[in-house]
Amino acid sequence: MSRVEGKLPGMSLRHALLGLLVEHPASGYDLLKTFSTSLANVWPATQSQIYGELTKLADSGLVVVSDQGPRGRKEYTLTDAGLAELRHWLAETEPQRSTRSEVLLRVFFLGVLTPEQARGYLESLAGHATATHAELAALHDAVDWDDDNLSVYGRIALEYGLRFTAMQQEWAEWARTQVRTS
Amino acid sequence: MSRVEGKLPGMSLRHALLGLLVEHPASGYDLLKTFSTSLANVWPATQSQIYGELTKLADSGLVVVSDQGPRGRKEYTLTDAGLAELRHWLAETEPQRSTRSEVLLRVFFLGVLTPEQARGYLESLAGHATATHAELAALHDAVDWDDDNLSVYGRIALEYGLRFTAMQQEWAEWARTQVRTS
DNA sequence: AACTGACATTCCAAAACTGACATGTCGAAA
DNA sequence: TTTCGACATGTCAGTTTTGGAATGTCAGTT
Repeated sequence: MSRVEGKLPGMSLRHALLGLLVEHPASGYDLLKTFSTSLANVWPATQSQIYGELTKLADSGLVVVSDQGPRGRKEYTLTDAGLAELRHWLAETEPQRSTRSEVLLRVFFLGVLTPEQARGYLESLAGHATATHAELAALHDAVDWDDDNLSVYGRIALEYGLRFTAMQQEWAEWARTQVRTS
Repeated sequence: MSRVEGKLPGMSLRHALLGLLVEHPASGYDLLKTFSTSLANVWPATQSQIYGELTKLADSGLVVVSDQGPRGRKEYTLTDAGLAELRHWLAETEPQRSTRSEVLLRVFFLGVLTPEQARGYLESLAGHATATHAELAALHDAVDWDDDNLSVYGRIALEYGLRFTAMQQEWAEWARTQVRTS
C-alpha cells in the first residue's frame, strides 16, 4: 500500500524562493526586492513572509546559508535537495488554476449601483489596464533579451501580462457599452 | 487633521455574501452552492468560511435571520445597513487589483526543466484553457439572458471568462513555439 | 561629528483560509 | 421499514497571509 503524499497547498512562496535561488545566491533583502519588482504582479509577498520562509527552507535543508555579509546579511544558496524539490513541484504537481479576482467579483454586483457609477467603475478598470499595459511595454523595450533561460521565460511571462492587460482593457470598454445609459 | 479610515483588506467574502443576498433571501447551504458553481472561478469559498461569515454578518446587523426552515435551515435576508455597506464597498473603496497566479509563477522557473517538459506544461495549460472556454461557451448558450441587472452583469462577467480563456490558450500555444526544441 | 538613507533582519498580533470532523434531519425509493 | 442521498449547520486546529513594530549597521554627505 503506497502512502500518498499529502497535498500541501500554498507552497508557492516556498517554490518561488527556490526558483529565484537557482540563478545565484541571494539574501532575504535581495529576494524581497525581486518580489516587489519582477514578481509583484505574479506572486506578491511581504518581508515577514520571505524571511520566515527562508528560515524554514534552511531548517529543512533546501537552502543553506552560504555566506554572511556586512549587516548581518545572510546569503542563501540552493542545495541539491532544493533543486530536486523545485523540479518535483514543476513537473509532478498540478498548479492551482483558480485565482480569485476582486475586480470581477465586483462586476457581479454592479447592479446595485446606478448605471453612471457602474460605467465609472468599468472606465476606471480600462484606464488601469491601459496604464499597466504601457508599463509592461516600456519594460519589454528596456530589457535586452538574449536567449538564455531567464530571457526566454521572462519574455513569455511578460507577453502574458501584455496580452492580459490588452484583453482587460478591451473587455472593460466593451462592458461599458453594455450598461444602459441612465 | 482628517483621520483616514483604515484599509481593511480581504473583506471580499463578506461583500460577496451581501451581494448574493440582494436578489433574494438564502440559507448558508444555498449560498454554498452558489459559491461552488457561479462564483467558483471568481471567489472560491469553503463551507466553514461561509457559515462563519454569515454568523458575523448577522452579529453586526448587515443581515438578519428572516426565517427558519425544516432542518435547522436559517434563511438570511439583507438589511438596509447591509445594502448600504455593499454600496459603500462598491462605490467608495478601491479593488485589490493584483492577483496571484501560480500558473504564471511556474512559467518563470520552467528553465530548470527540460524543453520537452516545459513544452508539456504549456501544452497542458492550453488544453485546460480550451476546455474551460468550451464550458463557459456552453453555459453562455444554456442561459437565457434577459435584460435585468443579473443578466446584464452576469453576461459581462461571463464574457470576461470567455475572453480570458481564449487569450490564455493563444498565449500558451505561442509560448510553446518559443521554447527551443531539445 | 552628526545626520540620513539604504541595507538587513527578527518578531508578533490579527485576520483569513483550509480541510477536516461532528452532528443531525428529511424525503424517496427499495 | 430500512437505507441512502441530499439537505443543513457547527466547530476547530493548523497554516497562510497581512501589516507593522522594533532593532540595528553601514556608507556617504553635510
